[in-house]
Amino acid sequence: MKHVPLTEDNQMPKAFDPQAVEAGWYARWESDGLFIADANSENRKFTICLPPPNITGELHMGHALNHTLQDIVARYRRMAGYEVLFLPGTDHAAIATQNVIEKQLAAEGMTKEQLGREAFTARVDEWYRNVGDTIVSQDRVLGISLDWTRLRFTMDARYYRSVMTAFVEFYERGWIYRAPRIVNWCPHDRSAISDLEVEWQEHQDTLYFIRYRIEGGGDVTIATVRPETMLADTGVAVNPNDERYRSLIGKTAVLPLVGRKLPIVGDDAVDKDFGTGALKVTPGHDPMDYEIGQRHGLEIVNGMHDDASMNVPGLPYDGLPALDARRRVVEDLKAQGFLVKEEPYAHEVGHCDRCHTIIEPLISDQWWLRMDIMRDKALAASEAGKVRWHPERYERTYLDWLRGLRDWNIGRQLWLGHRVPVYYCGNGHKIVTVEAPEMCSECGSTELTQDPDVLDTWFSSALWPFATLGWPDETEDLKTFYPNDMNSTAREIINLWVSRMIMTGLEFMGEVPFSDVAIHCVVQAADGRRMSKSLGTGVDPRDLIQNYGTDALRAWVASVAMSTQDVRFDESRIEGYRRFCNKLWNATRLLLSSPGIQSSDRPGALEVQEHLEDRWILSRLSHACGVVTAGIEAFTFQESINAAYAFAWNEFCDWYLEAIKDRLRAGDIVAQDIAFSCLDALLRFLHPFMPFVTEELWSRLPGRSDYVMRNPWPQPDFVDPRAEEEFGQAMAIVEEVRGHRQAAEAPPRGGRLQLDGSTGKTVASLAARLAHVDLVEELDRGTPLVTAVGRVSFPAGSGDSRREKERKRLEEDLAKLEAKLANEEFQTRAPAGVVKNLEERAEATRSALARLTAGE
RNA sequence: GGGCGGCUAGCUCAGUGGGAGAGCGCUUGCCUCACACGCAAGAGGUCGUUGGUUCAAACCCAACGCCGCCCACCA
Repeated sequence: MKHVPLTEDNQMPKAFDPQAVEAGWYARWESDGLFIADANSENRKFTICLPPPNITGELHMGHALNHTLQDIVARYRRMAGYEVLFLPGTDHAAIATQNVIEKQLAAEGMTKEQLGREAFTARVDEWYRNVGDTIVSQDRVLGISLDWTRLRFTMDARYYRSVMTAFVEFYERGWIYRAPRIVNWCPHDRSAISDLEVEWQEHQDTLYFIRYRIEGGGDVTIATVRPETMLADTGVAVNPNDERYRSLIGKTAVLPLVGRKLPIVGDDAVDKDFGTGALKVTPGHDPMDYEIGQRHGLEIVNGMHDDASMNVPGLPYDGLPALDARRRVVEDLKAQGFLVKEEPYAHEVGHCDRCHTIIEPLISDQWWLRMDIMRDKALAASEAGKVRWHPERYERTYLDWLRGLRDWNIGRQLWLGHRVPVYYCGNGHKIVTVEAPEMCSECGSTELTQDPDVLDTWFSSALWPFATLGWPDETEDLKTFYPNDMNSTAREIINLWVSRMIMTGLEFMGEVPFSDVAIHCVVQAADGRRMSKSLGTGVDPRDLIQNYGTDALRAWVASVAMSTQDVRFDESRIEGYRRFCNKLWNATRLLLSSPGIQSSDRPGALEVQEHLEDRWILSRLSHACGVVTAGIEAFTFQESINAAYAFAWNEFCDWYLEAIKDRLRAGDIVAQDIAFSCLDALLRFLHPFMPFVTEELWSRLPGRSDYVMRNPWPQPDFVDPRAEEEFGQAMAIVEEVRGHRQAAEAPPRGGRLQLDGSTGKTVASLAARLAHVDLVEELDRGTPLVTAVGRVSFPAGSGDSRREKERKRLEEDLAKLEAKLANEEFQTRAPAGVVKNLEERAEATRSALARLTAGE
């Protein structure tokens, strides 16, 4: 395939323009099928299933970060010879989407109840079609190399069937059951939500102390922040070890305002030191009370409707919203002399993480999934080292949660989501099947109604690593690409999502769904606040791409994503990476402008390494490439991008290209080829981080066809410690001469440098050339050097203001070194290598000082 | 209440036992035929506090102080 750079002429513009460079590449990669995975490939496989964003969402910084990380790994693996499947998809986001549709309906003066469930579902489907893949399409702008032929949606027919299958399989194992329990009830969504979907916020409330009379004389005072729930009290509990109350156990209290008789029970769960030490027991509205009630056989009263209004027929509070009822109850208690006192009280109150409504714990019949067996398998898998976490410490977060895991409330009382596949016939039979049944399997009745509940969104997400590949069918994809290799997420969904994928993967596929989990950091606003749309603190990645280019954004992401702490957004660092793109652009431009370059890429030229700088840069290239590779493999992307940046800018551009400029102009084939070889490798190992600019520049190199992303990962292995040592000497001398030149206010070029035999001829002449001075045999007057034995002088300029300062620095260094060397314990206990190193440094400092002084 | 992470240059962050680093910002000099989105030379830090371990601590340990996150059925 003949490859043509995007801009046809080879006259490269002087400055890098991200918009122009990024414009066409993605479409070409995609249309040439570069991201399509071949299940029949002979290569080793590498799979990532992109965490599905909510279909209603907009691309934000978190996506940019997470998707970029995965793309870095995917592109790297492709170049390293793997058959990579990087699968995209979206999540139906039940509660979020339902809220959106309900708002639309409200704007039209309608409710979903008026519309009816079927019409509502149709409306949702239409919405999904309209929103379609806009969210994931934005990944194209980010350059994410996803296999779009395998795009999945959690509400697709195929995926739906996977979810139903999972439910039925769990059901048939006897792990799914229906039972009344206290659940987190969202009165706005009128649905239960799981513990993990509850958001806790501190509230300043009031703690009310209320006196309950005891039959046969006396009374007991309890404390509560939710006095309205007392209307559903069915008992009073005290700690059996509490001297104050022990004698009350077995007696009966009388509920104020209601008159209900409340057995007084003893239970260890009661904290003697909280409030009064006596607890009102409301099994219908508090998880702990529910358990106490179960232990003592207390009655359960449900005192609330599903919209959080009171359900207390016959009482004046019936139908009131909870907070209104609270006020009335408190007033009445006060009026009747039952309210002992009120205290300000700060505590955590649960809110729905989707709509932020205050959660009401209440008793409800729900679908539950038994977790103990899956939990134990997951724990065993971790013990066997099947899943590696990056950074490692998150494994503990996960394991701690897992160990305390309880059954999962998988039912939701929404209209949107995967419908529970349970059908009831008119004769009281229950049918649980993947496909909707025609008739009752037991009595043949065709009057069937489906259970109204839908499943928790995370139930379907839990199946992502294999349901996307076709499970339960044994598809080619499933056989080839399961297990996945990597999962990358923010830490906030480790328990919601990652843990559940691991459990279902082990259960249904018999293997953990991925071997590595990368947990990336969170980008905060520049002032340290959370980035959020509602706070107005969000930064739109698309604006950054507009201003600095995708490559700059991605390089920055790589430099911060795996940071141990959350990072504050810092635009100047992104700008820095745009300048880096520009640097690469211009380095390429320099090489392409050297004479005779179009016939370059002659095999063999690389074998000639007579020049010190050539050997040096090739050695440094091998080093840099090794660091970049190791960084990606270890999920420490910052090490990769830092090494690539430093090599490209500080070594290749600042030193090597400067050193070979004359040779380039003279058409030196060796210099050209070594420079091209370095640039070629550099563009390749930068490609996963900065795909657009590297593809563009690489396409302009002579003799390069096809795409850089389809070329092999570079593995240079030229290591030459002696060249690195010698070139290092030259660098030190050049920097010192430049320093003297500036201090002497001498012109930028000219002057004479004399070096004695201790500096090799190659090093001496290279240093002189780069420092723009003439190398001479003899030099009587001039500034003595510190980095080598020799002197430098300049044609014009005033004295040497640096000397005193330099002397002071050297003297201080020497004093420190000598003090340490004089320490006997150091001499005897420190490793020999450390002592030797210090001795050498001391000697070098002494001779530098001597040279400085001798010159006076 | 339990756990985790952070505190390093003016700002944002790397570094994790033996010579304090980067980007941006700042100072000075340069439009040197790749790049002023640049080149060169600099200034700037008792590495949160206090103890301990060690010949040696930014780095290991302990306590404390702030900042942030996760988990938790004390009304």
